[in-house]
Amino acid sequence: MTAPRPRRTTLKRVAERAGVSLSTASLVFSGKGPVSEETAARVRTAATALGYRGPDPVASSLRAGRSGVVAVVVESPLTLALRDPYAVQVLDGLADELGRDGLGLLLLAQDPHDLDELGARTATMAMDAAIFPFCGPSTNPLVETLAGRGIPIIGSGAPEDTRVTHVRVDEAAAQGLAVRHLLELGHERIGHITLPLRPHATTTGVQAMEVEHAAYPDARERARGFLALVTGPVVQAAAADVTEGEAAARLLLGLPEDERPTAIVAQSDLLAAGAIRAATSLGLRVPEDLSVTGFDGIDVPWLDQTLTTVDQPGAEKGRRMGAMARAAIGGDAPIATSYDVMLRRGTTSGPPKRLRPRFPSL
Amino acid sequence: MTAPRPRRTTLKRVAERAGVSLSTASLVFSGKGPVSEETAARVRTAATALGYRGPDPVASSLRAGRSGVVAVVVESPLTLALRDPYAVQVLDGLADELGRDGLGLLLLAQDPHDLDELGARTATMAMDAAIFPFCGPSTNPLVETLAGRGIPIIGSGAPEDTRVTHVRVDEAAAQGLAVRHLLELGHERIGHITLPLRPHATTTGVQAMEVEHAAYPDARERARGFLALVTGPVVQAAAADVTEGEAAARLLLGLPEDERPTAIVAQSDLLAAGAIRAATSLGLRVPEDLSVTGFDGIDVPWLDQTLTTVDQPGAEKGRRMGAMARAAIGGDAPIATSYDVMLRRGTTSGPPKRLRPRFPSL
DNA sequence: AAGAGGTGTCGAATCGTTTCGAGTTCAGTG
DNA sequence: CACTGAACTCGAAACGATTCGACACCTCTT
Repeated sequence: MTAPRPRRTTLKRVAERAGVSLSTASLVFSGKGPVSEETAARVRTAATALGYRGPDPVASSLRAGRSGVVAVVVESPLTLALRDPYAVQVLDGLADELGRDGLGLLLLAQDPHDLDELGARTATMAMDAAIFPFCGPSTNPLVETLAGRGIPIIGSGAPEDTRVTHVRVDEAAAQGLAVRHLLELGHERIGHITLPLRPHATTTGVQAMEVEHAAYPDARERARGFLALVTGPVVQAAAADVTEGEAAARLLLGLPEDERPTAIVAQSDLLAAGAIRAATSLGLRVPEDLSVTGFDGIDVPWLDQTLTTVDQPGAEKGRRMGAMARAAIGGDAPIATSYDVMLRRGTTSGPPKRLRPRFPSL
Repeated sequence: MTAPRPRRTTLKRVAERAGVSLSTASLVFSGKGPVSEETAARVRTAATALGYRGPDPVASSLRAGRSGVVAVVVESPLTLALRDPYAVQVLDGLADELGRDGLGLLLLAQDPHDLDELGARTATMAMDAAIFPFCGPSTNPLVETLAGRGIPIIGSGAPEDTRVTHVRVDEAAAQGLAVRHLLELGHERIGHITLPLRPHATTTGVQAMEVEHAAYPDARERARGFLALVTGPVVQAAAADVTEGEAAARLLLGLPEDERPTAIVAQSDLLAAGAIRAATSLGLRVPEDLSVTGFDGIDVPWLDQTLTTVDQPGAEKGRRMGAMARAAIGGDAPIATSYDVMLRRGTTSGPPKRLRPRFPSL
């Protein structure tokens, strides 16, 4: 496209100057093979004299057949995806694990409005493996491109494709933990706030049907886990943030009093935090008037409560995917694994207050 | 290190199968040079038959002398740096701008405890340019490594090095905007909460001396801007988050009543949000009892107020740095630019309430 | 003194493209 | 009919490294 940069000093020039062969010079820098200390010193002197900074990574990669880069695909604008501290945790674990092996993390943000744009770029970008670490849509055209290039693909549930090796959590069962906890506390009317079920979602009530046809498998599975245990109103949030969580909760809390849930199960901590805000602004106390559970186990420092939540260690999940990518690059056939999560009780859940007891006392 | 992947189908094989020369086949895929439609079709058929997915990016890069990758250095763990929505905004703008040109974004997280570890990796990683988009320390050993390899470096204030081309904001003047605004409202006792001035900072009061010797230039400049206009207590926050902002504000608000500031100028919106929390929990109303200003102009959806803040469009800044990297790769000598920011008034600043008027009325 | 074994060095092949300059073909012109 | 271009195709030379096998030399054994 543009003017190539002035050619760097090459190993060949260094070798010439040191009066040794190219292969010997290479041996000095790679540290493999035997080289006499004297020769090595001569080569190093020549290198510094010429300003040679070590072998060109691209040439090494070509020869080695590996680029040392792992692509991490974020299926939405970064401002959206990384607004959630949980996503950042995963990314952090990923970066750490990949870095440990000298692998680079190529961040690819996919514009949901123009999925193919990234496809074109992906086709011409060097990478040894690709990871879809976040809750994305169940199908993604990128998988085709990547798999076609023979690049191993790691995911965490999405995309749902046989060519993707997953680090999976049983999302339905995990969400069930929260529901069961509330049932045990005695709640009978429980509402549910889901993550977006599809691109361009709006904050609105949804039916079981729509859950089944959701484009995002994580949201779908969690909602299934909820619906498997209780029949209750389900509201979809337009995004995984506080604002939409608050809006969604308002819909649930706006129901007639005898239908209004005494507990809300949210699919993410940020949504739960929004629900608590909604409750507070409606004059409801948490957990006395409303119990709220989250999902992820992030730190919400501005919340005066500790969320009851399904704790999912994000950094660990990221590390796990990083390790799988590493293994896949090493030539091992990657193996799907799964993952256990736990309910962590906080201060936002408690027994329901029966305003009008069903069986009035004397 | 590990077993090389099975060699992919090469252009040569495709050319052979199509019965054309290697160079012609290359022309078909690159779209340059004239190729008859018939030949092109034959090549494409051969390609699909062999499962050829286009030229190997690494080989292309070697030939072109450019890797198409721009490194973005984050000088702290991602969980820390990306906790701030402002950083995410910058990253988003950066990703967008780089993507526009088909450039990849290589995310490098630098462990502050082991600066050199990343140095070693950086030396062997293919990249055409490097960006330090965040408020980092004023010196960084990475600059030496990168500059030595002839890689153009873009920054936003830090590291302070002649080899780094900056997109600069006059931080001192920008912070001054907030201070002046409060002075105009009539405040006389104004406190300041700074971002960390050095690695491993603790939340504690600091003297002007320590400001001058700060390791982080952004924090230093803003504090200078503050101190140039008023003499007031300065507290350093250990991190740019709500919790530390709250702790820092507590220190300021714990001063004896006649020294206690009637306004707090925070160096970031998250810190300001923390300060508001501190005020609220101490029974102070904002802005009646305490005015608070932030810095960045992020969205804080859980705050019931709109922050008065120094608005710094993050995405735009990111885009700007991306464009500079692009230009530098194109061979243009990058030019440092600077940047104007504006004060945005919100609901968190107002005139001070004089508890004990200095000149009591009759 | 011949053979074995270890060190150190080197030439050449290879990784998979892109591109330059040269060559071929063929239609159109004078 | 010879001549000029344009349209197409091709061979060969990069790009900058790594690595394999061969070779030379030296030091021990027996």
